[in-house]
Amino acid sequence: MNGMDGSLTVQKAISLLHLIRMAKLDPALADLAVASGMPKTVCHRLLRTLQEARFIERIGGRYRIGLGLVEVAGAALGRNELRQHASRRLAELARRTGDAVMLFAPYGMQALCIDRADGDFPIKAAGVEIGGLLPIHAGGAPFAILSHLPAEEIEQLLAGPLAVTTSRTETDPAVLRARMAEVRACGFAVGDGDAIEFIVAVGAPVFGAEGQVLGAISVGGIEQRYGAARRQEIAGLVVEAAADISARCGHARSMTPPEPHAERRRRSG
Amino acid sequence: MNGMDGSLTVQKAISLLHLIRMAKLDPALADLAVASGMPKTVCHRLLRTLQEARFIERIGGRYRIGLGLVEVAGAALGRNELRQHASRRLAELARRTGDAVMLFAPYGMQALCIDRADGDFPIKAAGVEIGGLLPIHAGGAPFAILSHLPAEEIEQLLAGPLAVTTSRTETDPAVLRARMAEVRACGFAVGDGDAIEFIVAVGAPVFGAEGQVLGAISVGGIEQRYGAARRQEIAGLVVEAAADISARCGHARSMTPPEPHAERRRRSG
DNA sequence: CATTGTGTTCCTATAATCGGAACACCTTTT
DNA sequence: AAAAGGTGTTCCGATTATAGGAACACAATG
Repeated sequence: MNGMDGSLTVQKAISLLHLIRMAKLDPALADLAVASGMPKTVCHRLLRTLQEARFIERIGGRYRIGLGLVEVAGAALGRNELRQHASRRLAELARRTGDAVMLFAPYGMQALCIDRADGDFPIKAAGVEIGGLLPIHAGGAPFAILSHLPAEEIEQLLAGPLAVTTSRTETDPAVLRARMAEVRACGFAVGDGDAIEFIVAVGAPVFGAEGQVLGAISVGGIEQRYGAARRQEIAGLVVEAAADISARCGHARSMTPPEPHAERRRRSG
Repeated sequence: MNGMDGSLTVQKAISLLHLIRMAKLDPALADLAVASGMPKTVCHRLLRTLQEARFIERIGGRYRIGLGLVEVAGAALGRNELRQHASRRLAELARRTGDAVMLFAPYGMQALCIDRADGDFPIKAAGVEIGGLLPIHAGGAPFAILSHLPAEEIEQLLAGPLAVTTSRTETDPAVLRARMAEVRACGFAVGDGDAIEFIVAVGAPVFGAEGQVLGAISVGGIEQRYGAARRQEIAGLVVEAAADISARCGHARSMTPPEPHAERRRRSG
């Protein structure tokens, strides 16, 4: 009598992890029982198991995400090709621009931050760290990703309800489509306070061997620092760095002549 | 008839995650079934649930750790006080030294890397990234942590079997105790190829408000670059940065006069 | 010293899990 | 073209872990 497939118990445990992750204040057992709709005792058993695995920690009766998850998730980060190839360029961009440099991967209707490097400038966008999420239709890097997804996927995403995170978040599909065309034309996307309030970011896409978009990098900071001239300057740096990372990821740039053996271009079916 | 407490199903799911994490090559269903000792169908159901949550991904019939875990684990990283306060100093150290700077937290008989910043120098210690583990008795930062744990904990750790990761890993408790005394005296620890082959690292501990060790930072690179003079120079930088981070974490340094209201020093029981 | 908040244990009916067997699908080999 | 070996997947009755109310333990608080 288990309609869907999959382990219900594990699903419950995972939903607890997400509840803990999203809670603003570390929740207690009772909070989680209410939030999840499960009885206290069921929560308790699941939490204990998660705690034994260090996936959560208990501090003074409050639960929080534990380092055990960092240990496991590290494997996802460490083996991520995009992140490996981007690492050096991120640090370099941070040094040259002084601002926050981020690396995002597509993640459904959101973009997931998988790396970040900070420059010297003391005021930073807080909140979006490794593991942080932005709507895929807002912010420089996420929008750069969205703009280069397959047309079909784009339409699927635009069809769903679009999240709003600041007063400037655009959600009109028509406007977004027009902007995407611009982004594809010029090679970078500018997020102007539409993802994080008062933060401007310039993002550029990174492509893989098959020409698919693997993710995007962005450089961003407080809007006061991002006049037209600086946006242009930063865009140049970001686009160049992104192209370099793409190349390392196996992407044959448009300027590169196509391979002589056209037959070999197809990949394992 | 469930001897221990806790959810067995969730335990199984977690053990699968660890198996996937530790596998050198992305395993397939059959590999996991064998490795975990569970029947194929049970593995399959658990894996499917984990996949739905994006905790794992499937690429061509092989399983690997997925970005969903990064999303959740990000909460552990983002809210980690130590990491927040260290971030800036790590980048700065990387810039000044050119080498790899890491931040470790105590993690049982190991130390867990929770942040890393890379300098300019092109040759790096690979392998230890965010989420990476080193034995707590080897390597600059881990040993700095170990040296400042409560005496009782130290003895517990020394009693257990001590991992060996390179030809220079020291496992004699007596020798380790002597080295720890040195480390406590001089304020830093030098790991000389004892954690990662051919890599030297200088680590210094970070303390919290109650004087407990929260973790350690280290600067390290290939041994050719770490002659006596440079070790000394790096040690100075590392110790200073660690002290600064400690201060930000609420640690009252020994030179700081004790608070006038001695009664307030006790914390929530 | 009652009250309200934590987490924890106990216990049996219930419902999810287990897991062998059979199937579907794709390569590679014969 | 057929066989062999590799994936993952579905099916379904027996087994067994889970569910979850009630009661308890232990703080902190009023």
